[in-house]
Amino acid sequence: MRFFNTLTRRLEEFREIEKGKIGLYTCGPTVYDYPHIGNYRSYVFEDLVKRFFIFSGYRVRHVMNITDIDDKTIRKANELGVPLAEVTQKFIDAFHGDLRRLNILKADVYPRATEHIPEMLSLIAVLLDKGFAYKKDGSVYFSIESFKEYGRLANIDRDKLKPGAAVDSDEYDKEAVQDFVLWKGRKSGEPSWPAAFGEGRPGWHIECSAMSMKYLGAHFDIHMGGVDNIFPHHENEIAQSECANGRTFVNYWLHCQHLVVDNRKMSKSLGNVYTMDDLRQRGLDPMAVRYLLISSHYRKLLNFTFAGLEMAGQALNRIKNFIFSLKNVRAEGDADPDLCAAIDASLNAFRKNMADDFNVSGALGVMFDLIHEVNPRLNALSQKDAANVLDYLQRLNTVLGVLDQGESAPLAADIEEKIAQREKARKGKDFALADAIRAELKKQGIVLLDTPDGVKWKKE
RNA sequence: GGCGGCGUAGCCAAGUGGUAAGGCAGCGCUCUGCAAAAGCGCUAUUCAUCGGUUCAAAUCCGGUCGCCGCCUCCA
Repeated sequence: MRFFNTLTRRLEEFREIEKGKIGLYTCGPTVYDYPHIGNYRSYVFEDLVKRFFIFSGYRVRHVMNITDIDDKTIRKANELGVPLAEVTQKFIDAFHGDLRRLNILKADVYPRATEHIPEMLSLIAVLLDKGFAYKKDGSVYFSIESFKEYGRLANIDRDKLKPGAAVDSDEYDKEAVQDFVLWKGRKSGEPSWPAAFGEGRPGWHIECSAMSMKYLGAHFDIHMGGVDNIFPHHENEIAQSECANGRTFVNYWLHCQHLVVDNRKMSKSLGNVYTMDDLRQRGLDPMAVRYLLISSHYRKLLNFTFAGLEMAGQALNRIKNFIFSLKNVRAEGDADPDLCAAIDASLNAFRKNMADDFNVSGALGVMFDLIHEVNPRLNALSQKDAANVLDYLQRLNTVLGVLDQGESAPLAADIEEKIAQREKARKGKDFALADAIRAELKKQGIVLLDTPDGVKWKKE
């Protein structure tokens, strides 16, 4: 398996630290608002990567942080005039609801910054102790000058560094990279914690170093996030962690490109920032959203449009209809060895595409090829064949996660009755009545299909 | 100003030296009481453009045009 490592800006063959196991850290949400589809492009991609590793036989330990204290969350709490924890909890709950809807596997741990203050304090103490950090006006700063590797991840020219120029906020001067804050001295209107170096609260970056270290160790395999995190967030994480521990922090950095909406950057002023709830209110299927988000390469800008969502939904329908047909296969007989071989080849091709820098488009193409190959032979399939194909799709779906499970609810007795009535009408050539019954069921979301094998139905 | 990316059919999107995957839409046909669904077939002599390297380029090199991202809050 190989993929693009931001650290080296090259495709690299993946080698885990401990055989068969992967430590994965993904930057989670700052819970000051509802996450939008752009955020979810990253989270869905991270989920895809994780699922593919699991599919490939690895045991993945996944940690996703929740930033529940920073400039933005504090600002929001003050705006609303409610306690910080109340605001953050609301958005954490919303976040988890969205994860469920998007069929994103749960992380092993969702550590919150506010619950790891002691870990951050001791990390800062180490940095002070080793001379990588300094105190100034009640705050503690990291000295970028002290770390010669600083700027490597973001590919920043060291001449643009501005050592000794400390920034207290998480906002950066674009002219030069500056020393960043590890611990912010107490300000009125902000929550604070006691510390040896003065009461205050953590800077933004320190939480990820402290929490990843706690749950994954000082050195782990993969760290992911959106491209915007490369600088300054991940650059700073590396600086903090490597200086404190005196060793490599992370082997592979994977970053997901942003998405735009109708070819324009999402922004509140353009009114094109969509949350999952916005999409749900428009009656859009979260699985179509997921399909759309994964279907183009993660290092390319994704243009999100409603037309694109429509296409994604249709593509998904093609798969679902295929599954529907397979489930209706009734013929007895043995499994066809040719089909087994075709399935096998397809599974390998799928794996090969995914293992090549997560080429989802290629992998999806492989799946549709198999569908295309089996569809014309549906009538010749045995139940065993159908089961094998269904099994194949199920396996792919453990990676793709675009087919929601457990659909077919049992038919209510009165619907069965209606179908029987309609059949009777059709036999008697009373097509007006037959069509009326069809229309009636359609209103209930039941679609009838008249096939040579009798009437079949499915939910719309 | 610094760093980086992209331009492949009506739309979405793979392919990165060996002669254009796949999905959506469209058209034709099959099936059918009708319809829906499904299936089959067709749909890029061509990969923004100009030039170069090569037996061979969408793929490599150089120029041009166009679009975009990050460097600022942000996934």
